[in-house]
Amino acid sequence: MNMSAKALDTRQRVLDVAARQFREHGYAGVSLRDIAEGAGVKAGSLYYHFRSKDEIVATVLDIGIELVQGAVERAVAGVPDAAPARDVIAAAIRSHLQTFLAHSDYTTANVRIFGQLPPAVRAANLPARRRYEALWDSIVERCRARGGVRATVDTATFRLYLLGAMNATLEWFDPAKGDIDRLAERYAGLAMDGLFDPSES
Amino acid sequence: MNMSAKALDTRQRVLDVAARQFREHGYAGVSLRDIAEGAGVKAGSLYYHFRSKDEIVATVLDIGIELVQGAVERAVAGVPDAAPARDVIAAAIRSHLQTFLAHSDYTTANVRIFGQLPPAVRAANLPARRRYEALWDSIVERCRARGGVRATVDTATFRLYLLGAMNATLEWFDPAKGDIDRLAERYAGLAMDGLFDPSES
DNA sequence: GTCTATATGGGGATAGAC
DNA sequence: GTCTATCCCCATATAGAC
Repeated sequence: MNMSAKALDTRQRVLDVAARQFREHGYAGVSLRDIAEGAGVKAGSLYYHFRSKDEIVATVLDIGIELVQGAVERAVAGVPDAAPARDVIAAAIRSHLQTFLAHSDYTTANVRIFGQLPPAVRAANLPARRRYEALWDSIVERCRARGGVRATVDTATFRLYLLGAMNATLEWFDPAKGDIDRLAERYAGLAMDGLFDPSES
Repeated sequence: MNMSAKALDTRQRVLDVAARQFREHGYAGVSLRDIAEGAGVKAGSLYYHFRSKDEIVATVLDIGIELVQGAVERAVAGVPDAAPARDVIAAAIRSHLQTFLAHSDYTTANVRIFGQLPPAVRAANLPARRRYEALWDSIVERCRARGGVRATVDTATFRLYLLGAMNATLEWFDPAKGDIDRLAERYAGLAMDGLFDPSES
């Protein structure tokens, strides 16, 4: 990889601008001319760094999912083996929300525009999605092994339910105004214990 | 309203096709020529029924949210006053999921593409969104008044959490393959009681 | 109500200079 | 590495015939 610092800088700027614009206007709503202008280059120059518009969005998708995957993996690995199951799920939720919202331009691509992309782009990113789903399934199963998980809860259903709730935060939560740790605490409480107090209802 | 049956038929076909295509390709990814072809007319003819592409997508947004609003309102109104709070929230969840997934082309516009639309279109649909949020807040408060809701649960946070989880089902749930009542039962269980068994952890 | 024809502007991608 | 220039195609919207 003999890329110069200049090329890396431009490439990163292009990706940052593309991620933000895809989030705001959708994939088809952003032109390569728009991205180039935001990155301070001309449209033709993009083809030195990427082969096509599809390759740009595919890279954005990959970055978003890999950032969150790595953070959540490290977070759950850091929970002591002797800790209760509640600590595992709480750490995973906090880590997902923190990383997901810290890089929301990139992660939004996975949530909001994935379903609108050309089939070839979606197919290229499926393995990364499957890995992240498998990570969450392993987290839930780890909790189940430690005891306390309700027997009627299906692992895949819970994973889809919780990730749906967490990923929707990008539509309304503003990290500049709200406290992510407080958000994570509340979401963990709802995920683990639900709306009702078991002793009263 | 002296619209002929012919005009109404075409208008409805245009909206159905537009909703489906917006879902699949995003707002900017669908041309009026695409919509016209799907509806069996020529592009110029769309302007007899709608003033612009923006007016088409605004109509799709409104239809989606009004369908769900009406269904959930009727569902919670049908729960007896003497019934426990659990029955209220379960009825609301079942009704939201049933209607939301039954008209998923229309409701997807509200979830997936709202954030990518021109500001004027978003602004026009904000009142309907606020009404639906208020409906859910009133449902949660109604449960709280009947007792059993955990004191630490914030109404707006729970509403955002639950609607996020439910609305994400359109990304994976296929009504042709899955049982919506079973899905609603599982989601209601997770929303009301969470992942853990309170007696064991 | 729907058509054809057209005005006007923007799209992804490529070639080759520097 | 980045530029300019360009190929070829498609976009929304309008005007006026039928």
